[in-house]
Parts: sequence; structure tokens; C-alpha cells
Amino acid sequence: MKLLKDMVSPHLEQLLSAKGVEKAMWESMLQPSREASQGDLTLPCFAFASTLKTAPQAISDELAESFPTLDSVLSVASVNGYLNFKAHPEWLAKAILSQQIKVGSALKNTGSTGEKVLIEHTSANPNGPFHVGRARNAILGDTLVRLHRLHGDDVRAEYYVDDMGKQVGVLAWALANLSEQDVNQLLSEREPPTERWKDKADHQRVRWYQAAQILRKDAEENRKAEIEREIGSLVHASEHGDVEVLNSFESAYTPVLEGMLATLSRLGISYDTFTKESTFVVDGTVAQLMRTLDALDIAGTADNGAGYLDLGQRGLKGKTEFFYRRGDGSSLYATRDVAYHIWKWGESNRLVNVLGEDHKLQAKQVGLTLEELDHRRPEVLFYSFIKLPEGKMSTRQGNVVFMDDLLEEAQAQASEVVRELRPEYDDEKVASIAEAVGTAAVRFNIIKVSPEKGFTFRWEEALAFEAGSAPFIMYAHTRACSIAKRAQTLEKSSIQCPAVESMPEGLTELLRLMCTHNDVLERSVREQKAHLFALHMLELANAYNGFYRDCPVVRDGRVDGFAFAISEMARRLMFSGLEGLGINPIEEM
RNA sequence: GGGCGUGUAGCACAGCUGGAUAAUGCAUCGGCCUCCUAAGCCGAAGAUCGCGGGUUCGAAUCCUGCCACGCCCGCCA
Repeated sequence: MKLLKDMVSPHLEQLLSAKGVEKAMWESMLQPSREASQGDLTLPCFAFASTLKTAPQAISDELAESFPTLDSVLSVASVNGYLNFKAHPEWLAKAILSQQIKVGSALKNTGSTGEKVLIEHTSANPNGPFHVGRARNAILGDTLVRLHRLHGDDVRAEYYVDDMGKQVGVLAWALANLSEQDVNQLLSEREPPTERWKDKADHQRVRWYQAAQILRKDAEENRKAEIEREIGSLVHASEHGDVEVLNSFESAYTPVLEGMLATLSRLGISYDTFTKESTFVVDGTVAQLMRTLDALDIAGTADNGAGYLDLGQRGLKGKTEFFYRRGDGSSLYATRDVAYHIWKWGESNRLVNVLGEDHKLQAKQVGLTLEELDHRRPEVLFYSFIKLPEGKMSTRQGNVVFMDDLLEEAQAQASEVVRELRPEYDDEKVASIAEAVGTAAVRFNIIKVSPEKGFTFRWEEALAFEAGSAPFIMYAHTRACSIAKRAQTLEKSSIQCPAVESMPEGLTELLRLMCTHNDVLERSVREQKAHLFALHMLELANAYNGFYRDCPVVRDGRVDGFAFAISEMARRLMFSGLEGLGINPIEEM
């Protein structure tokens, strides 16, 4: 709790420096208490016991005794060598009601921190519908974008479009060379496309891609060789910046990308800018970059003229050669990525990438290369892949869960719950609530766990609508909304904070939680750990429920001005916090 | 074989810049709707923190060895 720390620190500094303990010795040790029941802030006194030649307990006893009385502090206690500070609830209430807690907005750039951040995420190959395996990237990335905005950073969300190379090449070739009949025949053993999505371009075109993959694997030898030759020449042309071929690629993938973006927008995910990989080939910066790399003293050349950097000299272990140019002179994906990053550094002063754990090595190579060129390396958030209980997901094989189907299912299941719980709502209302709840549940299910943890997607978990889920937070928010609506027309008493003795537990807990809100957000954004904020929102909602239990705002037709003011502040924090998690903060459910 | 990551109650998961009684949800068991939406609230039970060593006043957290799982080790993207 930074608010309290700022009040306590100067006095601690005075007391401790008199003993000869410098601020640097203890400052980082003054932390939020692990045991919430013991206080809000704790200083363990063990570290300086030996230098002071005094028992820890004696040190904390003495500090507790000589610590001055402050408005902000309810109690200072010494327990087993720990010095525990409890914030004064009346002081916390005052801080909250005097707007010392920042509410913010996750939807617009205020730039209040002065920090400019470019977050690149998703960047999935536009070759088929968005599936759950890719979803972790988009949800993680979009949540980071939102949380940075909520924190006050100037954020740009960027999608790097892979518009050249093999994957798009295969798609373009298939669309140009296979008839609908060919495709249907090749995919006859697969499940037919869902009726629901038959007119959605990404679902249509992925069938051409899948059919081509089957041909590349199973056609008779001559035909296979011919296909590889044709695709190879397309890919080759694209990598040399052939504008005509690149344009044909673009018309092949654009409808697919649009379909993917439509899916993502249902989850509230959107992008500020799209940058095409081919940009840096066409405008010559990649060629220029390769010449620059050639001149580095760690550069080497293979027998066939391919270029590489020996990153072993820069501490890379394992395979130390990083190839940036093929024998035929064309660039590689990673080379273009280096060029892209150099460009990005011109656009922003903080770069964040969201990448799957399979990109770790490549990200390291790109990072080391950037440093070799006197650029900083970007911050990278790696996540582990989402698996299905049946195993790994792949677009090529049938075992994928399409995001479109998942969201449809989520909406359907949420509808059932709403209909059961609120039989009085009409169909339209049920549908809109179910949409908000269903998509929120899916997002939250993914965002609440830390990214490096392996994740197995299970329907029953994604669609749990109970405590520990998005609807739990949404529900607490609707409670605050309905109180606000009710209080609107009624007469309110003046804002009078009750004395500590008469404050119920539900109130003090909520006050404490609200006062850590900004701290958690700050840390969440600094460390790119969205799950910390997600879990905090769960706690905030839980605390609000306790307040709801203990502190009736409206009683006998009269509004308690103080309780209402606190409720309103909590409502605003829940509202902006839900938006920060990409959850639609609906007012009724 | 090498590199990186993960391993915490039946399940899922937080804590990992060393600090007190390891937090939370699901599932299990018990209680609460004449009272601002019960998608809620209160309570009970449940953990050799993968295993072995080490450092420390103190280790889930740091070091080290081992085991299990995942990802990577293309002049692919």
C-alpha cells in the first residue's frame, strides 16, 4: 500500500537512521503484510539484528514504542520481530473520497504517465479461422494494451501481418489452382464446415489451405513435385519483393484476416495499426540491413554464400549461428523481424511483444542482433500453448476448437443460466447479457492464470459462471449499479465517515482493497503480469460483496451518504477495471 | 545430447526481488432469501510446496544434483 508507505517511511527513516541503519537497508523490506490480519505494511527486523547487536524482537518493540501517532496509522505493533502497521480506516476513507485513487480508463490513451508503449500481439498467420490455441496471445496482448491504458500509458496495439512466405503462398496457390469441387473432394473425409459459418470467409478459405496441404502430402509424386515447384516460385518471388505476387497474396489472405478480426472483435479485441512484413522487403530496408550485418565482426559466410552471425560470441548457448540471409540472397523471417523492430523503435520508446514459447530462441537471436546494432531489445511476454484434453491443436489436422464456435457455445450456455435465474427478462435482454457474460468468462479463464503455465482448455472451466470467474466480478458491479440507480432519486444524508469502532469488517476490507488498486495495476503493468490485476479484481469484487452484506446504503428509503460515496467509488473502480480486463461492465445481469 | 520453462490440497491455480499460521476457486460437508439482484454470503474439512543435498537467524521462494512433463535446437514461418 503505497499511500501508507509514503506516510510511514519518513518517520521510520528518522528512527532508524538515529540507530545508524541507512534507508537503503530497509526500504525494500517495508512491504505489504503477508498476513493480512496482522496489518497493511510490515517491516521484518531480522536483517539488522546482527549489525545492531540486538534481538529482532527488541528492535521492533522499540520502534513500535517510539513510533509517533499519525492520522494514517491505526496501530503499530511488534510481533515476533515484525513491525506491523495498520492503516487507519478513516484515513483510508478520506483518501478514497478525495480522489487519491485513480480510476482511469482502459479505452483511451491519456498519456498521463508520459510513457509511450507499442504492444505487438496476435500477429497470427492469416490462413484460417482463429482458434483457441491462438487465443492466449490475443487475449493476453489485448489485456496488456488495456491495462497500460488504464495505467495512463500512451499505447499502440499493433498486428504484424505475415503477408509473405510459405503459409500465405500455399493459400494463394490453392485459391488460384483448386476448384470448389477439388476442395470438397479432398476434404470429403473431414467434418463438413459448420452451417453457421459457411458464409464467413476465413472458414471458407481455410478449406483451400487444408486441401492444398493434403495434396502436398498425398498427391502422386509428379504432381507433388509440380505443386512444390509452383508454390516455391511464388514464395521465392514474394521474398524478393515481387509486387505482383505480393498483391495476389494480399487478395488471398485479406478476407481471411478480416474474418479473424471479426472473431476477435467479438472478444473486444482490436488493433490500432497493421504492419505488413513485406513492407521492409519492398522498401529496401531488409537488403540494407543485410549489408549492415555483413559488415559486423561476428558475421560469417557459409559455402553457398548464406550469411550468419556467430552469436556464440555474445553468450548464446547451443546453436550459435544465426542465419539472416539464404544462399540465394533472400532474407529470412528473423531478418525481416530485425528490420521490423528497428522500425518499431522509431515509433515508440517502449516495445512489448507477446509471443508463444516456441519463439524463445528466435526472440533471443533477434534481441542479440538488435543489441549488436546498438538498439535495445524489446520486452517479450512468452506464453505456453493452450492444449485440448485430447492433445495439441493444429489447423492442419481437425483437432481445433474455433474461437467462433467457442464463443457461440459460451453465449448459448450463458443464455441458459440467465433464462433460469431471470425468467422475467425478454429474449433480447437475455441474449445481450449472455453475450457479455459468455465472452467475459472465456477471456477471464485465460487471463487469470500466469502465461508461462501450461494450459489445457476445458469447456467446463471456461464456462464456469461462479466465484473465481468473470461473472462473479460482473455481478458485484451490477449490485453497485442497482444501488446507484435506487439511490438516485432518494434523499441522501451528508457524507459522514463513521468512527473506526463502529466500522463493520466488510467496510474496512473494501477500503483497504481500494487503496491497493493502483499499486496492483502499477505492478501488473510494470511486470506485464495481467493475471495479478485479474486476481485483484476478484478480491475487489469479493470485498464489495462483504460491504454489500455489512453496509446497507439504502435503508428505510434513506440513503447513507458515506456508504453511498464509497459504493460509488467501488463501482467506478470495478467498471474501469472490468474494461481493463476486456469485460463489458453491464449494469444488469 | 544442449538450452529454456513448469511441478504447490481430489482438480485448477496464487505466492517465487528469501520472512510470520502457504492465499483463492471448483468439488465435498453444514448454515443463510418477509431485508439495496442468492451468478451472492457465512462456516467446516482438505497441503510430506516433485525428490535429495546446500546457503541462511529464517527456504515454496536462492544454489546444486536427480525425476516427470512441455517448448525449442531449419539457409521454415
